[in-house]
Amino acid sequence: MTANPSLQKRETQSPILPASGRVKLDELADHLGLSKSTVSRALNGYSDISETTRKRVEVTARKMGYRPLSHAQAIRTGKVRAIAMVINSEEPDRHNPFLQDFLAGACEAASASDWTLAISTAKSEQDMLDVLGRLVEERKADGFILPRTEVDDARINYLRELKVPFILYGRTGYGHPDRPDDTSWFDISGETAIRKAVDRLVEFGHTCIGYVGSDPKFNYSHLRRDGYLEGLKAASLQVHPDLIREGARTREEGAVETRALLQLDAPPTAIVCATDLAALGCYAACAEFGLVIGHDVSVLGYDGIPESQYVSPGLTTFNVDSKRAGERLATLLIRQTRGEEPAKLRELSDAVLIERGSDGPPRLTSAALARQIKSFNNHNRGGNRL
Amino acid sequence: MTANPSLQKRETQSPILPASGRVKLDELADHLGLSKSTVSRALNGYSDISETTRKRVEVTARKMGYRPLSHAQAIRTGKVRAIAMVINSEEPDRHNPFLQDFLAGACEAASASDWTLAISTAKSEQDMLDVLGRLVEERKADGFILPRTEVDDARINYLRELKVPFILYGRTGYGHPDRPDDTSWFDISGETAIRKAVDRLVEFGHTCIGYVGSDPKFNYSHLRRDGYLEGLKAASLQVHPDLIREGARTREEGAVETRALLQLDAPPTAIVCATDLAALGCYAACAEFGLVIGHDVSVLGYDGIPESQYVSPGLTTFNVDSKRAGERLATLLIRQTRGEEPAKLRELSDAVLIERGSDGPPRLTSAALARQIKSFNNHNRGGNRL
DNA sequence: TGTATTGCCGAAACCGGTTTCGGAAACAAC
DNA sequence: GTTGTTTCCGAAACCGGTTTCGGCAATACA
Repeated sequence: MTANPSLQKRETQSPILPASGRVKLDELADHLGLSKSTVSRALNGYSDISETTRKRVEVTARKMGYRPLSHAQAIRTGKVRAIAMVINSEEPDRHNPFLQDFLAGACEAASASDWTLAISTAKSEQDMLDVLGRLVEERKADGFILPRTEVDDARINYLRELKVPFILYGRTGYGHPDRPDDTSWFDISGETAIRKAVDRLVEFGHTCIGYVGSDPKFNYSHLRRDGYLEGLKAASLQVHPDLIREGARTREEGAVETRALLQLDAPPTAIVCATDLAALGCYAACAEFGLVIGHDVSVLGYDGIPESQYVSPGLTTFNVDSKRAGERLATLLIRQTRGEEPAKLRELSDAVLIERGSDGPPRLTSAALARQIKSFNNHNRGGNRL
Repeated sequence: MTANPSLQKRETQSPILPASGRVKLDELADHLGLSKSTVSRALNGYSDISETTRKRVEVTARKMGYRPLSHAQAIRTGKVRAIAMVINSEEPDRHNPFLQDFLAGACEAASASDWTLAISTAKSEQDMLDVLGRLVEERKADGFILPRTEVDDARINYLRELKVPFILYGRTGYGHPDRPDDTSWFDISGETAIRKAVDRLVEFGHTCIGYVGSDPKFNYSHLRRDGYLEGLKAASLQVHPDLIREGARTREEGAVETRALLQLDAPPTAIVCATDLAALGCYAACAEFGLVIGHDVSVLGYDGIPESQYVSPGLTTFNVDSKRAGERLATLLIRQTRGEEPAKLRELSDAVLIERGSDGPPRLTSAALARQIKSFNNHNRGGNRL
């Protein structure tokens, strides 16, 4: 922190090259025989510059490789041409293999407009708000991408109050139609994917379909569960509360919920999971009961994590295009910082089904499955894991 | 791009609060009854400010919540108090579950010094250099973290020439002792980990140990293979070139190399892999030959990816602490931008062994293993997968 | 007591852009 | 031939800091 003021920094410039490495606005202006104010206005598309000089400026600017320093612009304009995202670093399911794809999408979109991406992490909900606050106070970014939106998201209220542009990766406010709805967002329609999963199972002939949901604090959890309910309704199947389990964020939690499902008097012959991680937990739990997936029990996941293709049998799941998500979020956010109406910057996309071997026609009825599970339990120490 | 100059932005300030939200240097100076130059010098630790006023300034600055705008400082100082990392987005093994941990470490270290982290992605080697060039030209960062260093790394020469501070995650220049060695780096000693793996297998009683290496363009590949060789040497085991396979970056490639190993006349009873991904490929290849891992063949990995604990049997591997890596890299880089000698900013750390079920004493001799593989092949259509 | 030195601070220039404002030239209207 | 209007551009202020330079007062030295 302590500087060294005694240090003289009189660098001897190279005597051959007159200018330093970078081309500055002054030099460009000199070269053009114009004032720097004119050049600046030309570059920024002001209407009081004639079309001919504007073109001339643009051409030689490109030719001389002039690029304005964004922080020099920022001091006057207040805009740093950067978007930021702050990631919660302490989530139980934080090992996201797609983060890199997401960042690639966001970076490419940002670069296309000559913007950059700043990223930060937070250790808790409070830390999250602190970090956001610091970032806006020091104007490190002109807008924020908010990943993993919650039903009741503190970040949203905070940034709304600060009047800082932001965009959600996901929707928010589930079940609160009165909540102000002026936010922009990009989301993948988990509800239609899960709905399709149920449709698919119904077509296979399943009539007893279980559901393992994720943490209800996240908005997507409710949407996906709704997709499940809709699927049942469309097939005129009755909703049985015991078949709906919530809160599985990790593989282990997925296993726990699956065990509960399988030990029901009428266990499901198929299980739809809100996440692939939960589905992998399903695999573990089914193995415990000697159940073979794709035959005794059908399982479907959602996310498309790499591991889903390496388990045996391969997991049928819905692929999410993280790179595109990053790309869309960044471009929409940039448009928003340029003044577009947030409520008009919304996009909903679909996950795509990847058919693998984890699902198929029911081999057993629910009753038969129950008997098999019971007899397996009796043969194996009769242990009740739950 | 086209601005709207006709737009008047004469915001009417709130009449109650005199100053805008942020506290500026002028206001702080007014409040203190000092000139802003004095306040600035006090805050930056100049020696021509008396200790008493410096303290006074610091205290009220904190009290008033003053934070300088880094881009306002940057315009004069040329330093933006940011580090950047550009990630290659098109690698075959890009799905790194630890990226988030790494970023968390780097962010925390940066935040601790009030720095920020910019990230960017590149699609090819040339794009990488272009992106780096843009970033330095626009001074988006004061220094760079270079992940995944290669033996012959174009980024290094490029940034060295530009005289921009950078730090390597990994070492470089393997086998080129003449190469200039003025870089700073942080690395995990893969060579000692692999060496330990071999030691461990030798202690188990293995005498025929194979090795599946990674892409030789990366520096770590050579180091890990050296660790393997050292281990053999220490145990007075002969090096057999056939037992050394290179170039496996993905799970599939790991399987390919393992098949080649297992079809040798004298197949290894244990296989050390340079990466967990290759080791998982080992699992697949062994399964094809009806070999049970941990008994018929021992397998060790390196990286500690989450999946390694969920395969059956669990993979014995070496855990890398990515968060700490990010943290160390960021702090070392910041120190370097403050003038410390790069060659003195180097740290080597160790991966930690996680013992699971994939290794143990050899159940079979190499010859017996060969016979078993051959008979298995004959019983299963005699197919030769290679 | 006079002078040189030191300690401490303020005025002003500066960084690289953007934006305001005013004015000259060209054009239109009378 | 004046008198407005436009059109287009330059001069200068400005953004929020940092750094240079000079000067005043207090101290040290002769």
